[in-house]
Amino acid sequence: MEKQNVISALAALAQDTRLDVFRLLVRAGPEGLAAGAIADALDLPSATLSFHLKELRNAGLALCERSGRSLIYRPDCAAVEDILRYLTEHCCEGVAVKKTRR
Amino acid sequence: MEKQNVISALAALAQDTRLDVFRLLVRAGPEGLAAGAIADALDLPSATLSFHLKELRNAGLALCERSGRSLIYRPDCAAVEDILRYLTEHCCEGVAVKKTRR
DNA sequence: TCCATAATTCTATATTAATGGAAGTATGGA
DNA sequence: TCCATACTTCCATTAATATAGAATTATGGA
Repeated sequence: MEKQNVISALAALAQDTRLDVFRLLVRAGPEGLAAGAIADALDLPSATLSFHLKELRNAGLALCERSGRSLIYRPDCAAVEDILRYLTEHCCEGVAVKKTRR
Repeated sequence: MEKQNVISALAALAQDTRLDVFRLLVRAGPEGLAAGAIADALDLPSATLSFHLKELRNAGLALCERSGRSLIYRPDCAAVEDILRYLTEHCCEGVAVKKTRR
């Protein structure tokens, strides 16, 4: 993954509301969520949510597809994996994080 | 790691110059680098670099310690690992990234 | 065709971040 | 104590982000 793509993705997640939206999408899984359902769940004005969804899309972290009157958003988990890989390889002395050790 | 800490760390890395600085620190390893050496390596005005180093420190990504007239900066790789863990656990359906598969 | 719903885009405003010169602070020598 | 070096903080300026009401676009019925 290119550095600039990683930066966009990091910036997209580095925002309170957007991180909430993305986490909600991840929890919703591959069936996705309509924009309205996200707005309801997080109690956000539609224009504000729309702005953040666009940021997530532009950063390659979310995909959307129309279904009737709704737009269904889904997370792109591959993008997160790309970030993880980049950080592991460039920002962590190549030391991978152990799976579930703490 | 708390959500707000993760957000600060992501925001700190989501900036071109800062990501360069951090990667340089990681490559330098535990012996660290003086601020002046970083400024030279990346050709940055000292005030600009100082601003970015402070951001990295505030985000918990870098530590610094005086040595004579110089301030030696070191990366805090544990912080990166915390980010990786958070993203893996909250933003990726719990699916860890495989070590060096692509 | 007309209306309600679902969402986006437009627009203005407010907040926050980045840049870098100039001034200030610590350190170590002569 | 005076000076040079190594940084940081102060400050002003510019640029980028976030917020949300109002207007607009697309879809699916009645």
